Amino acid sequence: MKTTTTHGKRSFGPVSERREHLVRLAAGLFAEKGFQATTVRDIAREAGILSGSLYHHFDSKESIVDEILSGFLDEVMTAYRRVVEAHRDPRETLAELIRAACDALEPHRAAITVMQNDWCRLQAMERFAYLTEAEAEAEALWVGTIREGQRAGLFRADVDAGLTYLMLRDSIWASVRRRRADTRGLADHCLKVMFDGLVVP
Amino acid sequence: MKTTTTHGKRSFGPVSERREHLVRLAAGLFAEKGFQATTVRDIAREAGILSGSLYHHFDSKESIVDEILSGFLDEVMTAYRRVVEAHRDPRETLAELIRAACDALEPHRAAITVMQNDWCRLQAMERFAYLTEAEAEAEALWVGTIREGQRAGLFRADVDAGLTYLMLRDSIWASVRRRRADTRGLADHCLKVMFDGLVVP
Amino acid sequence: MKTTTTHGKRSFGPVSERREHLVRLAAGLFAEKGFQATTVRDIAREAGILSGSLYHHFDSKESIVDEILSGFLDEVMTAYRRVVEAHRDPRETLAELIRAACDALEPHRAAITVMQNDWCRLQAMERFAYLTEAEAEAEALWVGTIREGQRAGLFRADVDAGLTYLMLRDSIWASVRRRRADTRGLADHCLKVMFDGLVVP
Amino acid sequence: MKTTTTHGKRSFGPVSERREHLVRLAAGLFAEKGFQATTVRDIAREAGILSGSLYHHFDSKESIVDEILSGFLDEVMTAYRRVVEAHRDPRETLAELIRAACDALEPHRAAITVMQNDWCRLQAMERFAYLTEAEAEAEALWVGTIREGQRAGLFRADVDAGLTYLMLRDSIWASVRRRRADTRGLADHCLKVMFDGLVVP
DNA sequence: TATGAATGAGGTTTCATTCAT
DNA sequence: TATGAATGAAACCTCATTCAT
Repeated sequence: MKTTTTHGKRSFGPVSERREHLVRLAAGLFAEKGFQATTVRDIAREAGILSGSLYHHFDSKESIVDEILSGFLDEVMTAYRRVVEAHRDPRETLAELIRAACDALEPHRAAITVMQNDWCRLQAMERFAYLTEAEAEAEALWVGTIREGQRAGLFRADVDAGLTYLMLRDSIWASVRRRRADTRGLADHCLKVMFDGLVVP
Repeated sequence: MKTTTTHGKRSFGPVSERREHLVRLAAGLFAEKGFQATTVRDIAREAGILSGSLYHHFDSKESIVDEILSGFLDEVMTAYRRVVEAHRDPRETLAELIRAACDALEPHRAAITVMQNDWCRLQAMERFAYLTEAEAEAEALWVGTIREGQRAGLFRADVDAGLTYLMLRDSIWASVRRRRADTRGLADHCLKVMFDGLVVP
Repeated sequence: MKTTTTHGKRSFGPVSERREHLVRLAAGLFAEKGFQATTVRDIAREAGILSGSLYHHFDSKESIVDEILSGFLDEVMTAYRRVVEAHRDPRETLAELIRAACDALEPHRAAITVMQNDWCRLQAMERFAYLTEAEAEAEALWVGTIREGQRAGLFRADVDAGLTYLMLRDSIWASVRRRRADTRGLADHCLKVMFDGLVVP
Repeated sequence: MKTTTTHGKRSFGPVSERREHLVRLAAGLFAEKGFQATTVRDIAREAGILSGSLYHHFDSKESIVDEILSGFLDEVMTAYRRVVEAHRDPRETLAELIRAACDALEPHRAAITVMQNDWCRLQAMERFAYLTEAEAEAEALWVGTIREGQRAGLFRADVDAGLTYLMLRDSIWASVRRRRADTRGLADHCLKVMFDGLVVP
């Protein structure tokens, strides 16, 4: 996942506008109904063409979702890396990671939906090996930040860094299923509760 | 959700042991691969019979998942109600709610998986109206508890009770996708972080 | 190809009568129009069912042709082996090989048609590796017999044994495309011409 | 088949070099994979253009194969006629026919492949009526030669002339499927075996 | 000439379900 | 209860062909 910038553009040559438009339409449907429940015909109908015509642009339904997923991972991983490489204090870094995750929510509803619903199936496919790689790197970045904060005496040492990462990621990502998406409010809420706790000291 | 005890058992009269065994097999597959990705043939094969034979026990694939979902909701809602009705102090009540949610994780992986993946589709079906009802009641119980704690000055007043409920529920439920299921550890972790925060005071 | 007896029966358990009937219907169509030009719908229509229903018996169109091909090869290779193992004089052995090939013509029109038309494609598929194996063994048996005859001074030493095998096999197999199939007459003709030549001495 | 010279060139006016180049590319693919298995896209890709662009040169895939087939038949039938019209003794004439057939092998792999695989389908199409005509004339020329030889006492009278023609033609044509194409060696072999027999007198 | 987008018919396959035995 | 055969709708995909640019 060093240079993921080209993921998903493998299948066909240059990225045409038409193609990107179709990907966006498909993403809308995937976000709404899920990957499996969205048929190729659904996508085509949304675009006002016939299902067979989609295959002028993509070689399979999979390659559409591939494009969506890799686009998401490219973006979010780049954001994570940039945050961590800024070398601020761990508190601020974790806060920025949370904000980056929340910022990715709206533009990448489809990708996040698919990753939650179809993780098992995708993970088993060679084509989507990059999902596992990206997940590993993301975990490393988040957990690394948390551990650093613990070593610096900023974060409590008696909490499991891995579980904390999962808790944060899951509660952020799960919100993709909800319509009312005040992502900034979500980030603030996460920070408030996770950092200082619910209980009045 | 007063009398959900009979949900999903409508289809056929007496609850045979064979039937329950089949439901458990189906649940295993749903938990592993999801509802849509599990075919009726998969379930039958797991039971060592042919797919047609399943229809002596259930009138549809839906009625199997209905049984699984209603079983889960009966149990978890009963637990929630019992916790709240005990009228302890809100801190302890919320802690018990979290523990109840975590305790439901292992025995109801299938139901929770399905509720996360297929919520939209199910919600739109009259047959599964009870899902929405249960969800509303659950939210009421959790949010009520949190608000009570805020009024009592135990919980910080500047956090959104609804978001907090979702954050807790989602991070607990999302863990159903993971194999390593130390549910007790998960509950403890939630409590530690959510109550007292990650940051060293 | 030692124990090819079970080729093609892999896909589904016991060989049902219905299944064999369907294979025979498919074989008729393959012999008439070729494998590619015969659609699954064609086969189903011939059987008076719908195309999807075929998949109760076979897991793919390929597995039907697999059954046809392996049935043919099992039979013809067994025949070839038996002929060679009888250790008669090479003249008589070669004559019997020719007769065995001609005898296989009528009952295995489909298999021979497919092997001629689709050899390249099939050969490239792992599943049909046994085709190449069988062909190699067949060649070994025929060429071995011819060479033995040459060493014994019965056959002219100045003819290429490999080419002779191919010439015989091809002219016999090609006749599968013709309707008027006097296979015994064909065998006799081959023997007459190939053994003693066309020219009056 | 008097004036087959213009077959297949009907569709578009002047025979451009580009067009002939495309036919040759298509022929290469047909020879390799067969007519049906070669898609219009395959041909276009080989030519470095898009499939739609092919239709500026040909009005259909059929018209490409038409051109290939008629080119082959024009050439081979002309050769056969010339050989027969030379009025040499039947032995020499038959030998020359065999040589002519073998000489056509390499330059016309595609046509011969198609004629073997798709004979039935093509024969049923009005457009390809000339195939049947050519075949009838070819048979007449070969069988006539053989019969003349029999009447002259040069060829054995007890062999079926028709079957002999088919045997020769099939064993020659079938070799088109093989890569190692020593066509001169093939002709010599045919002559040696067919004329004088395999058996040492 | 060539492109790029689309068509439309038809291909193989999947799958929940039905039903006579 | 279970089987085995079938249904029928719908899934993904292919491909020769058309046509405006």
